[in-house]
Amino acid sequence: MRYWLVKSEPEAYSWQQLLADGRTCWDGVRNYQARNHLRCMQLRDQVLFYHSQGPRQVVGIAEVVRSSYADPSAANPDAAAEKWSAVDLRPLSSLEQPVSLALIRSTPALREIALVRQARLSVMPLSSAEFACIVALGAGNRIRTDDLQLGKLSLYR
DNA sequence: GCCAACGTTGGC
DNA sequence: GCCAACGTTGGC
Repeated sequence: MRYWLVKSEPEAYSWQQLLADGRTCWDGVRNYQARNHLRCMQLRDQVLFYHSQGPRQVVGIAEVVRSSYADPSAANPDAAAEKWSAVDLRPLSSLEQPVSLALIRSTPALREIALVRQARLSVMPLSSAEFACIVALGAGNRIRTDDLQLGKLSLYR
């Protein structure tokens, strides 16, 4: 099981829209590094959903329900078939408390997170500890760094 | 809305 | 293959 984070501008596609749709094709990624991450996604991998406009925050947890395939939004499907990829996602749950970028930045356990280190990447891998940390923060838990280091954080499984 | 960071393109 | 120019993204 791997963990990921995807960004979306709510105006383009919001978490609320994903909840309403029940499932969506995550297409339109036009960055090679992000695409490569999409291609590594496996069925049932867990995906944090981040809003990159308005309040910048992680708002929900989604799940991969179809692993990567040729991006149907690519202009020329024949030529683009090998070039760009998409996956399907479905929402699992909303975070009780969205986890803001500011909180992520100020949480020592999340210092190495790609969201902070590589701001422009729109699809990125998370370690299981990073994922668990954000999910715990989103449930309103206060995170103790030593809990993470000792691997005690099993609030999310 | 501005600006810095970064990815891509194209000329050589 | 390098690098400058340019476009885009994202944080504030």
